[in-house]
Amino acid sequence: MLSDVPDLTAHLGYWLRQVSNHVSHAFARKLAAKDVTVAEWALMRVLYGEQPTSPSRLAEHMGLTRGAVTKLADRLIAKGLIARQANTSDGRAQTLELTAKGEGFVPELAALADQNESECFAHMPDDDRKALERILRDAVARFGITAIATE
Amino acid sequence: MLSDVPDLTAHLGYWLRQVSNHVSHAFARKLAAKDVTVAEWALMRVLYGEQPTSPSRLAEHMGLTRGAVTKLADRLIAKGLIARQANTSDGRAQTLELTAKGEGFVPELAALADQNESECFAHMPDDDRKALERILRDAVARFGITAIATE
DNA sequence: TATTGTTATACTCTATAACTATA
DNA sequence: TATAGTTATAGAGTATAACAATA
Repeated sequence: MLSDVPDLTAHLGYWLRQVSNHVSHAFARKLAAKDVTVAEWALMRVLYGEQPTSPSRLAEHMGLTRGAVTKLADRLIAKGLIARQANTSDGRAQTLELTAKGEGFVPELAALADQNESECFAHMPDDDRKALERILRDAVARFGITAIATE
Repeated sequence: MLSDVPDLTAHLGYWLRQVSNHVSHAFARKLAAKDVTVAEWALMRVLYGEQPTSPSRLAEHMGLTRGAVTKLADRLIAKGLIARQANTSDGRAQTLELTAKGEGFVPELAALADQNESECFAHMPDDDRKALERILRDAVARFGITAIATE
C-alpha cells in the first residue's frame, strides 16, 4: 500500500512557483523579441545610472559567482551593450559599464517590464495586489535575501 | 540625462521571483543531498500512485516537450527509480512507471518538501499564509495555467 | 600569499528539429 | 502520411576549480 504523500498543491511553494514562473516566462518572451535574456536585463538594469562597477561587486549584488558574471558580461559586450575597462589604480581590477547603446536600450526594456507587470497583475483587485506585495516583502526580509534574483 | 526608469522593486514580479527562487533553491538543496533534482522529483511525484504513463501524457501534464521527458526519464532510469516499458498493443508507445525503489523513495522526498514548506512559511502569520494561497490560486486560474511548473 | 578576474569544464533545464519505428 | 518516442544539437544559467596577473 502507498504511503500518504501530500498532494503537490498542498504547498505554498508550489503555487508561488506556478505564478512566478508564468510571470517570468511571459517577461522572458518579451525580452527575447529584443534578443535579451532576463539575466542580461538584470545586469543592464543594475548598471543603469551607476558608476562603472567591478565584476566582483556585481556578482555579490546579483548572487552570482564571478565566473557567471564574466560569461554574462561577455555576451553583453558582444552585443555592444556594455563595455569592460581596466582600472587604472589596480592592474587586476576591471569595471563594467553600459555603452551609449546599452543606456538608450534600458528604458525600452523597462517599458516591457512595465507592460508585463500590468498584463499579469492588472486583473488583480487592488487590495490583493497590496497584500501580495506586503507579504512577499515581509518574506524577503525574513529570509534575509540581499541579492537580486536573476533566474 | 537618464530617462526615468522605475526601480526593479516596483514590480510584483520582482518580489515573486525573489521569494519563489529562495523557496525553490532551499528545496533543491535538500533534494540534492539525496541526489535528486526538482524536475526529477516532480516527475516521480506525478507517477506516484498512477498507472504506467506515456511520455506524451507526462510532457503535456508537466509543460515539457517529449524530448525533455525522455532526457529526464533516462536519468531516473539510470538511477533505478523509474522503468520504461513497451506498450503491448501499440508498438510505438512506451510507458513510464516508478520502480519499487522509486516508490519507496517518494515519501522520503515528500517529507523534505514538507520540511522545506514549514521552514519557509512557518514564520508567516496564519492570515497571511491563507491570503497568499488564495491570491496565488486565483492568479493561476486567471492565467489559465494547466501544467505543473518543474523549474 | 591573497585577491581579481578569466578560463576550463561540467551539469541541469529546455527547446527545435531530424530521425526511426510503427500505425 | 501521421504519430510516438528518441536522438542530435544548441543555448541559457549556474557552479566549481584551476589559472594568470597583480598586489
